[in-house]
Amino acid sequence: MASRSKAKGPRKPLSRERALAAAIGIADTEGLPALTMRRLAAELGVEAMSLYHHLPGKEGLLDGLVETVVGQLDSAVRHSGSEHGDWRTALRRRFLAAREVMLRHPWAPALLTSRPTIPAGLYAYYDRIVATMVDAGFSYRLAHRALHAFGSLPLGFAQEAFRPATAGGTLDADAAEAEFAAMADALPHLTAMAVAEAHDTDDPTLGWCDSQVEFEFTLDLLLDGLERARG
Amino acid sequence: MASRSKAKGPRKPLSRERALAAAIGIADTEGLPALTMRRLAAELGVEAMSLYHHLPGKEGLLDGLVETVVGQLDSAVRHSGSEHGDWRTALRRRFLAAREVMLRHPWAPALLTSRPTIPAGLYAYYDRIVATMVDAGFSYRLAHRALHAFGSLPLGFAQEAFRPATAGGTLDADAAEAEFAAMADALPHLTAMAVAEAHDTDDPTLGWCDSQVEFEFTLDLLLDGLERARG
DNA sequence: TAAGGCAGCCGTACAACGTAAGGTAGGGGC
DNA sequence: GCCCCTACCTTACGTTGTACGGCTGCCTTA
Repeated sequence: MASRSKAKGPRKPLSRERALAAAIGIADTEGLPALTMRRLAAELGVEAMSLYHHLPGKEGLLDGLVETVVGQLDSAVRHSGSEHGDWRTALRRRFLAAREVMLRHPWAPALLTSRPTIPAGLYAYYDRIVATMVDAGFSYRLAHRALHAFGSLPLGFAQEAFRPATAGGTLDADAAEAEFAAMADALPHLTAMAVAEAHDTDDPTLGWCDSQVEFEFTLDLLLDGLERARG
Repeated sequence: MASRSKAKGPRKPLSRERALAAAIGIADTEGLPALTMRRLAAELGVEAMSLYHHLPGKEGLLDGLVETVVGQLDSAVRHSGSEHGDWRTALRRRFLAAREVMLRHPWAPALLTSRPTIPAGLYAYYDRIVATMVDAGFSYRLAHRALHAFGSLPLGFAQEAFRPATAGGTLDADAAEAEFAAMADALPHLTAMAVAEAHDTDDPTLGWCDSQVEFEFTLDLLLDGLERARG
């Protein structure tokens, strides 16, 4: 089964980097819950306990994942040209670049928000955000509040309070219609909104309907408001 | 230990309600991770498997918790006078009322955001939010985007990307000062901001520094922006 | 070359978790 | 009387993270 577990060739030595790369692969393809120590070890053709020579345990593994995505976030931001232009376009580019990292790793938002401590690398990231605003004339107080107002936007995702409603899989047309009728009755405005909005089904999505346009709408709403507050 | 596990008096029968109440008690006092089936059973003077006659399993228990806080949220909102006034004050009262529920149950935000499906009771809640906006002249499109922009504010909490940095407990003054100096060096703007802001240590907090003033700042920023977008 | 040490990996085992399956006691209906 | 249903318990299984100890092969050093 494990393609190489008995091969005589010198097996590539395990390492923290190899372990983290494999872990990200598992999380990307099978989801975060599938990432167990045994599963990861199997992926590497190794026993679970061997991982502990390169990682300080499961928590340390998750810390490593966070560290990795923060690294990707940093490099994405660096290549986004967010040095040039006024503060609004700088932040906008930054956050949109971050978003692309999160689209690559759908598990990252949940992991980031559930971590008990702030990944060290993020301090520098936020420091540069504050720098951008202060250089543009923001007071520290306003910059602070802006950070709170942004929420998770600097990390490239908008919080989705909830996942889709779509009760399990293959829902035949009749049932769907009946369900919709019941919903229209009890929740007139939500159904009207759903009808009016009816997303294209295949826009790049990160969660329920956190599509690009909604992400940018929220972002611009906040940037506009802050611009006004700055004056 | 279990105060009443062998008492001869007729023990109060178990019930879903009693189980949920005890579960909330455990989560409030010991945190969500402490809420295990065995722990909950012990709290009720009962064996773990007995819970399964009243609850459909752990997931069902968590669903019950969510349902309960949504109920509290509904009643808090009902008593908030959010029927009167213009749409802004209506929504404002609503969200601030919701916030008080979340302050009572610090585990609720994390639980809500990690649930795989939308609690049924929330649909009605969001329907009324949309109704408030549509009645005030919002298009469904704008109302939809407003819902996204609000994020978790309707549920009474602002997303905190991360928990405090404060590395473990008793940090003596020298170490703190040294750490601060290093931080000031590497993160000039963040430290300047921290100095400028220096929260009162004991304002009612829900997370890192999601204090009342920041919650309301974000809320008003969004409401102002939407007011402008509505025109 | 021989001795020693050590890094890397494995096997076993344990505690805690959720929960399936089956057992038991007591009370209400026929 | 019998029956059976409800509430509760006992036991046990599979999965998780991980502590502990043993094996093995390379590296250093004499």
